[in-house]
Amino acid sequence: MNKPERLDLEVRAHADQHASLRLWLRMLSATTRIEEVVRARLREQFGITLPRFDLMAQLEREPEGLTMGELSRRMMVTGGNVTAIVQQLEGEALVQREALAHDRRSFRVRLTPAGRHAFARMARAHEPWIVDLMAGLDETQQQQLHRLLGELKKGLPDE
Amino acid sequence: MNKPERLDLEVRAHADQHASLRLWLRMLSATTRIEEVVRARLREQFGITLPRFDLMAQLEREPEGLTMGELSRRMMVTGGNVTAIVQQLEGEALVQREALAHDRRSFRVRLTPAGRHAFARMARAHEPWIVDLMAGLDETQQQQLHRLLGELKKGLPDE
DNA sequence: GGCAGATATTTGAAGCTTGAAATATCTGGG
DNA sequence: CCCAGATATTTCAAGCTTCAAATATCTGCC
Repeated sequence: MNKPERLDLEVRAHADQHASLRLWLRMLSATTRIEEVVRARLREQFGITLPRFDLMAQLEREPEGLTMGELSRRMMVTGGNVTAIVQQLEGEALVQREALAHDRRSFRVRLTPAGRHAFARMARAHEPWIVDLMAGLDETQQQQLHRLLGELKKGLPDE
Repeated sequence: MNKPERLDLEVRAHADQHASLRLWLRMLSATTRIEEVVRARLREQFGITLPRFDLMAQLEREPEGLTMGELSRRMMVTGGNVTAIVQQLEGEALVQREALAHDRRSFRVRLTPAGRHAFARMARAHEPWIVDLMAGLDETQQQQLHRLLGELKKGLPDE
C-alpha cells in the first residue's frame, strides 16, 4: 500500500498547486474587473483618476494629514508615485503641504476645504457603487470573504 | 414598533455599506500584495516584468496562438497595451505573429520554441510561489474563497 | 560636537496602461 | 456589386508605476 499512497500524495500536491493558481487568477480577475468599473465611473462622472481619488480617500480619513511615507504605505505604491500625484493635486488646490516642526525632511499633506468638499461629493457616489458591485454576495458571504481574505493576508510576507 | 424597525433598517444599510467598502479594500490590498511579491521575484530571478510573463502565460495555454483581441480580453487590458508588449516580445524572439488566411485584419500570436522554453522555466518557479502565498489558507478555505469569488464575479456587470 | 547609518523625499529613466482617434478589413443587406 | 456599420489592430498623448540613485535631514553613539 506504500506506492499508491505516495502517488496519491503527489497527485494531490499537484492538484493543490493548480487549485491555488486558479484561485489566484480568479481573485485577480475579480479585483481587476471591479477596479475597471470604478475607474470608468470616476472618470465619466467626476473626471478624476482612481489614484487621485485613492489618495484623497486616504487623507479624508486623517484630518491631521499624512506624510508622504504614510501615504505611500497606505496606498501600497512607491514613494515617487505619491510625489507626482500630490504635486498635481496641490496644483489643483485640493491638498496642501504643511511643514513639521520636528522634522524638516518630512511634512504633512492634508485636504484643503475645497478638497474635502470635492471628495465628499465623490465619496457619496462611490460607496453605493461598491455596495452594488459586492451585491452578488449576501451579508453572510461578504463576512466570510472578509474573514478568508484576512487569513490570507496574515500568511503573506511582510513588506 | 414601526419607527424602531425603520431605524434598524437604516442602521443596517449604513453598516452594510461600510462592510462592503472594507471588504473591497481588503480584497484590493491582498491582491496588490501578492502581485508585488510575484513582480519582485520575476524581476529578481528572471529579469522579466509581470505583464510580459502574463502574456506568455496566456499563450502557453493555447498552442494554436491567440489574436490580439483575445489576448487583450484574457489579460483584461486594453488593446494598445497588448500591441506594445507583443512587439517587445517579438523583438526578443519569444513570440511570433502568423497571418490568418480568412481575415487580414487579424493574426495569431504564439510562443516560439525559445519562448515556450523560457516560459516553462519561469512557470516552474512561479507556481510554487503562488501555492506558498496562498498557504495561509488550507484547502477547504481556498475552495470557499474560490467559490465566493466566483459568486462575486457572477454579480459584476459585463464588459 | 561630529560622524555613520537610518529615514524621508525627490528625481529620472523605463515601462505599463488607458482612452480616444485613426486605419484597415470584413460582412451583410439592398 | 457596393456601401454602411461592425470588427481588429495600431497609434498617440497623458498619466501611472516601478526601481534605483540622489539629496536632505535626523539620530544615536563615541
